Amino acid sequence: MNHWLIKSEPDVFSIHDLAKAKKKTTHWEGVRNYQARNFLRAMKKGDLALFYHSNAEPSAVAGVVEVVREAYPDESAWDPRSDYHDPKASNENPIWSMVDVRLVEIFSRELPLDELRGVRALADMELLRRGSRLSVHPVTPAQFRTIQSLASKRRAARP
DNA sequence: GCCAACGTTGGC
DNA sequence: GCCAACGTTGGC
Repeated sequence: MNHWLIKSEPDVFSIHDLAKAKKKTTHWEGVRNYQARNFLRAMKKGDLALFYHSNAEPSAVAGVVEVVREAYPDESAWDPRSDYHDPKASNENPIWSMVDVRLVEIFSRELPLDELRGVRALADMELLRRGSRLSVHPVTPAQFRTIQSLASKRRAARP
């Protein structure tokens, strides 16, 4: 099983919106970057992903979701009314993909970026790389476990 | 709102 | 294929 991190701006779609969705499941539509799309296509049913709130106060990892449907065409790409419309995409040539994800867990406390930056075990995380913008990317099993255990603990005192 | 760091586009 | 101009992401 692989582990991932997916970003969403909570003003657009938050983990709480996901909790309110039918079957706590949503189409992860709107990815319009080839590298991120290729990671979506590599996702397998049962993979787990961290749900990250970007452009938020504060930006933070908010919980965990599970891939429940593997990549299929993102039809918002050829819908002219969609915010994610791409004139180059069509039914015959979808270009963009999406997966379905279902809520697994909302962390009892969010893990803000500045806290994650202080964790040695996460030093190599793509999310923490300077200038990182990739909205879908893999995380290692060790990084995933570290995040989960941080979320279940109180914030450690600063040394 | 600013701006650094990218990714994309298009002229050549 | 190069690269300048432009657009976007996302932290701050």
